[in-house]
Order: sequence, then structure tokens, then C-alpha cells
Amino acid sequence: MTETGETELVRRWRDVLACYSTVSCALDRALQETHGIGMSEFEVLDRLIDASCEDLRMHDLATSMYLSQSALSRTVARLERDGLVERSMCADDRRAIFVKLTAAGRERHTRARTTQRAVLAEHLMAEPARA
Amino acid sequence: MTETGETELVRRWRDVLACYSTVSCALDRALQETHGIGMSEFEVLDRLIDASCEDLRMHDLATSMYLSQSALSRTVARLERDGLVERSMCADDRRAIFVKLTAAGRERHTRARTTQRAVLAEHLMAEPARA
DNA sequence: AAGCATTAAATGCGTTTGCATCTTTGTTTC
DNA sequence: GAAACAAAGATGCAAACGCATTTAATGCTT
Repeated sequence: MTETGETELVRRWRDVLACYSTVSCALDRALQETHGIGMSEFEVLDRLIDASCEDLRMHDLATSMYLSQSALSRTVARLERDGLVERSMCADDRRAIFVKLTAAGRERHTRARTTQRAVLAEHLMAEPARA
Repeated sequence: MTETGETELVRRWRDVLACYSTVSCALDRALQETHGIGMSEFEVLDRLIDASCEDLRMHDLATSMYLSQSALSRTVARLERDGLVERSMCADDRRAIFVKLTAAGRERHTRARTTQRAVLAEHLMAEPARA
């Protein structure tokens, strides 16, 4: 039916699955042990760093994250509990919540990123180029 | 330090993450709605089909699955509850448990595989070839 | 301006997961 | 052969997730 055969698709999917499982497991473990945060927490910090505008609305965060809205809400709650981000009201739209990095959050991200890079270098490097 | 730059690694990781999230979400939903099984359950059925030897030991299943031992144990328990596999003792090693497809399990897999192929074709096809 | 649909975020709830532990069986060592 | 050790699988437990619902604010239509 299509150019790419079915078995070829399945092979590709297995590759993705293998890659994701290996790396996410190693990454989550490394981040947790070394910095006390999980992958989702790191992703949020990372998004906040990328968006140089300092504070993002929850909804904007949500769209760029592969996480349900409720999961994101709780992830940010954990980050706030740990003092890594602050939530604040938005004057323009009082439904929205601004999320902003704290100094501690920024510092944690910097150190965690080193760990991330190391794990990726170790586990993502050997991946086949994949025809 | 290495050939592949750090940002290149991060880019690749984001690609994997995006691909995995999209496909696994769509796949899990489709399998659940159409056949009442999740991705993990399908994976187990798939392994049992692949291993033509009819019955596999839990431990052999575990090594080829990206799932913890406990999660696999529970996944197989669910499959047994739904009548898709049977667990039986192994005479040679009485610690081991054999897992075997039932007729219903075989049939379920056949139908679920169609769904899987369709989802992969729809969501994995458009993926960039990735330089 | 009043009423209704829509949107942002939070929360209750059930499911799945991994870790640690337990039980049972097999293996090795003395 | 008994004691220590290892291995297979099950289970208690807590964490994180998604779905559905709730609460609150906004926008839209008449």
C-alpha cells in the first residue's frame, strides 16, 4: 500500500521504543539520584530556560511538553514545593498562572543539564544512524 | 569532546521524545479503545507470537521487554485474567512459570496487530528521515 | 447586561509503574 | 548434607500519569 513496508515500520517503532526506554530510564535515574528531580521536572526547567522571557503561562508550557495538562500542573506543583519555580497570578488574564524560575531553579537546571548531556552522550551516541 | 556536538545530541533526544510520545499515546489509546488492551499487553502477546515455541518463561519475556520484572508480572496477570494467556508450572525448574497464548489471545493479537500497523503507518510515517 | 459556551488551571480517582522485599526453589561451598 | 548464596516470580507500597470533573475567569451572542 505504501512505500515503507509494514515490517519496516514495525522495525522502526521497535528502534524508537528501545532507544526511548534505555535513555529515559538512565536519564530519570541519573537526574533523580544526583539532583533530586525527575525527567518531567527537568523538562519544565529546560523550557523555562529556553523561553528567555522569564515567565511562561502554564498553558504555553503545556503545549510544548509531552505531558497531560493535569500532569504538568502537578509537576509544577512539585517544582514549587522544592523552591525551584514560583507561580504567580497574571494580571491580564486572571485564569492564567505565570511560572517563573527561581535562582535555585536556575542553578539546579545548570547542574542537571551537565548530567543530562553526559547521559545522552553515553546512551544516545551508540544508536544506529537508521537508514 | 566527541564528533557529535552536544546540541546535536539534545536535538536527537528531543526527536526521539517527540516520536515516542506521539506514537505511544496514539497506539495505547487505539489498542485500548478497540481491543481493550494496553501497549504493554500487546507487546507481551507480540513476543509470544514471535517466539514460535509456544510457551516462554517469565524471565525470558522479561529480558526482551522494556518493563521491570514486577510490571511484567502484573501485565501477565492481567492478560491471564482476561483469558488471553495461561500460566503453568515448569517441571524442570519449579521457580519458573511458563506463559502460553490461548486461542483467544492469539486471535486478539491478530486483530490488534492490524490496529498497531495502522497507527504506525499514520503516525510514524511522517517522521523526518533525520540527517 | 444576562446567559451560555469556552478556556486556564486544579483536583479526585483509578491505573500502571518501579523499587524493595518476600517466598520458594535451585546451586554452590564447606 | 547443611548452610549460605543466587535466581524466579509475586506483592506491598508510594510516585506519577491520564481522564473526567470542578472552579473560576473570559468572551461572545442576543
